[in-house]
Amino acid sequence: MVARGTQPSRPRRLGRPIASDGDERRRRIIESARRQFARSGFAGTTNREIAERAGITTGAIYHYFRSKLEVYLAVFEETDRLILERYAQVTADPTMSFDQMVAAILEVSSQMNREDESLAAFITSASVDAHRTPDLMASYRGHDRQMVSFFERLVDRGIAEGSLDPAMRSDAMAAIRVLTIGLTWYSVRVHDPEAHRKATVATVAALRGELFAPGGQRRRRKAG
Amino acid sequence: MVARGTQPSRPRRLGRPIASDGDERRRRIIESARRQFARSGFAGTTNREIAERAGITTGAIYHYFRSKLEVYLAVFEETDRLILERYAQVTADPTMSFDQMVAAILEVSSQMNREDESLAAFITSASVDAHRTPDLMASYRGHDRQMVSFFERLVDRGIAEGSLDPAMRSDAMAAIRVLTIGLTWYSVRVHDPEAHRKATVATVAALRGELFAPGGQRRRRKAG
Amino acid sequence: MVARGTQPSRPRRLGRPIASDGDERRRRIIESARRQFARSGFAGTTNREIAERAGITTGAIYHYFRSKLEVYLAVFEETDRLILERYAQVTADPTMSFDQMVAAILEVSSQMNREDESLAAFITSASVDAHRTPDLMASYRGHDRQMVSFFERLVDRGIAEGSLDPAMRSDAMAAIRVLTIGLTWYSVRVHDPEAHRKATVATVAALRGELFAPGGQRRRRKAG
Amino acid sequence: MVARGTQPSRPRRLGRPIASDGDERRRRIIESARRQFARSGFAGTTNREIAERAGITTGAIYHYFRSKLEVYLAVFEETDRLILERYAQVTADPTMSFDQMVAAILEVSSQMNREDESLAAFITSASVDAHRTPDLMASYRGHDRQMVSFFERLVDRGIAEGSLDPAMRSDAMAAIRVLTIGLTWYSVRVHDPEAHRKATVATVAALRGELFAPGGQRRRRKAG
DNA sequence: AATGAATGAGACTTCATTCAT
DNA sequence: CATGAATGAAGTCTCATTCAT
Repeated sequence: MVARGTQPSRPRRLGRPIASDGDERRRRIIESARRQFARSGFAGTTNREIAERAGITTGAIYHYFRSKLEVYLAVFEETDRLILERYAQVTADPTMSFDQMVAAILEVSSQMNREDESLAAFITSASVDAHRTPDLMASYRGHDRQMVSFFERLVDRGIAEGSLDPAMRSDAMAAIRVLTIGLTWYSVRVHDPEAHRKATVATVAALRGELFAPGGQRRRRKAG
Repeated sequence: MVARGTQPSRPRRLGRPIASDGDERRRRIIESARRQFARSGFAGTTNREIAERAGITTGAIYHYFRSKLEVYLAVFEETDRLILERYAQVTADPTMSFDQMVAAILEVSSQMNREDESLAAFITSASVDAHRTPDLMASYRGHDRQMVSFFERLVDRGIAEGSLDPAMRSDAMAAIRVLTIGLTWYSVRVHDPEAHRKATVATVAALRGELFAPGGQRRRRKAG
Repeated sequence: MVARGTQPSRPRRLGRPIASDGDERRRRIIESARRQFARSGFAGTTNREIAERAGITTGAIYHYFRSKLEVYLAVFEETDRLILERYAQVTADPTMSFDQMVAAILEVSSQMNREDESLAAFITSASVDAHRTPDLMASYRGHDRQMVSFFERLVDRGIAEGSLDPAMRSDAMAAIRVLTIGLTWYSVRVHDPEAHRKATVATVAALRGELFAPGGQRRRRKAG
Repeated sequence: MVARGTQPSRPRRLGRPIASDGDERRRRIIESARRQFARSGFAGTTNREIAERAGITTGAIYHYFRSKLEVYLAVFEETDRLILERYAQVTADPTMSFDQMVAAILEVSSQMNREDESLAAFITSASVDAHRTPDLMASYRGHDRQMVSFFERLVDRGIAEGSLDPAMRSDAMAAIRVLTIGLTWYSVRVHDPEAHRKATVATVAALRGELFAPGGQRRRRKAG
């Protein structure tokens, strides 16, 4: 016997809720699931956790998705889309230099992380879960392939404009991947936007030879 | 079933036996568990899987460990110890320069990965599981702290010998962590020792400003 | 979608309309349900399956029936009525002999099965479900009682006309029930109208002693 | 806090029970499952019901079988074997006539039914479930095929000894199947061994033409 | 020391039913 | 009238853990 109508916390009764929008609910589930998957992984996340965060019962999830796996895939798809859209946006200007683009990407990554920390956390989480749960691998590979091809275009742009040595193409690719992976993980682990930003800046500086170049002599970009 | 490391036929040497049967079993469980935890995570690994790989039954695990959690912690402890010992070994020589030390660490990381790929895989896996299973966090923090303090000593050594700008200390720390995390993950994912080695070289070069420094002109270390 | 029995273009006849829209829906649900119950049983049939076959949603079922159980009972009632009506029809002629009646019943059973195989399938299915789901038992017993009393009248007619030995009344009843049950099941299982017809003929022949009494020479009971 | 040691009804504690024999338990599960499957069908039987009857918990079932389906298949296999063994036994004597064999089979069927009514009930139940649950079909077909081939050998024996007209082989097969199916179902439904026995006798008499051929005067096939 | 039978909690999933729209 | 969102109970199955042997 639950009091009804007054307590806003848990008064839901049987049947259709008073104001319910299918799309809205679906989105709520995805968002709730992303948080939980990011934190606890695929196996570690229970339907109850997802449902509770979304304000429904476990059964209702199955009204929108056929299985927990499908929820995960939906989260993946959306997260993937969100990130790549953002990357595409900030590199859309054709007059940008390679350097500017790299900086823009790192900047927007950092910014997205501040806006919604579950994005980066989910991606890193997914990279682990994909290796643990075969059914997730295909989705992950798709995401990975898109990321790689995005960076390929970026590097090729750098080569075209003379910023990169064509002989170093594969080296540049590897380095970029290592550093983006590293930065993403760093951001997830330290869990502190400011630290992430500083690490980003430091990494960019290092890439410019301003950090580890030996001999005590520091390089300056466009040094006068 | 199979004795490893020492010939079983050879008569026991004096002193404490190298490994009592119990110790041997325990180690087998830990090794089996590391592989499985690395692949499937803490929640995703079952006691049966661990037991089967170790050639025993689930009940026997409880003779050596009080719970699955304790198995995990034991794995962590040992893996942590193994890695840090190795790092300490290759940087023990007091005449090494900062550059040489960094190179030695990356080299030995790569080497360990070739010897037993479950080491890096477990560490990356653990960094996720720690955030997923609160009971694991303490152990993970301990490992992390040791790593950080190891790198601090390294950076301070670089500052002392003039290879690093003291003002850049925290930046350098951040960059090194980003780099090592990125490389570890890269190695686990690409799963190919040669690619890992190339990526290591490329990343080091990038951090020296030899890859992405703008203006088309490449810097050389010790340029004449 | 498809009007049945009467042309929809024909103007309404006087009196009660043949089928209001509601009635039509109700009948559609019953028909859909009979197919599904026949195939999957009471427990194995879901409301969604019934609804989908009937071209509506699950909620709509509850406008016509109070529960899944009531749908089942309605199906039962209708099926029962259909079969008994048909039996009554073909045995209505008072000049038929007992032998002719038995033949007519077997023939019309076979024919109904060809027209709508879900009828026999439902009846056999129901005989199982009744024993599985107590709430269905009452309905089933009703149907069974009607069948028994129909056969009783039939046998009594046979006795009256001298075709059956009065001392064998209960034996004849039992044999008839065994054979009708057997034939119905056989028809459902072999799922082939021609085979069913042949089995019917063979069974009738057997009952006449034409099959298992060898050598053309008939055995006599208490042959003296 | 359950009292232990004294109440024999439900005192089971965690861990291995005091006296436990794997084979025994397995057999108990199968027997319990047969009863329940016979009564409630595959879908209608819950693991809890099986477990409770067998005196264990649901989880323990999975120590012996991988799934509910496998329990069902094991039950089927055993039941099938039991029945066919019994049929083979009572028809093993090479000097028996066809008539004697048929009588022996019907007699032993009736007898088995008295010994354990779940046997016939399970078989009839299975014939329905096989059509409802595709995974059960293969097993059922196997059983059916064995039954058919058993009856084929029987009929061929009847032909060889001149008791059956070779031209009527398929008719005789059909009639025998109809008869056995009918008797089995009748026995399950009336649930009364004596009634079953009487029905058996009556049906056999009917097949000999002793029931429905009126006037004591037998019809002749191709009567001159 | 080790086995393997067993428990019990909890996971995912299905489904009859209810109800606002 | 009908839809479809939602609940809640129940079902199958898994698994860490316990314990007699």
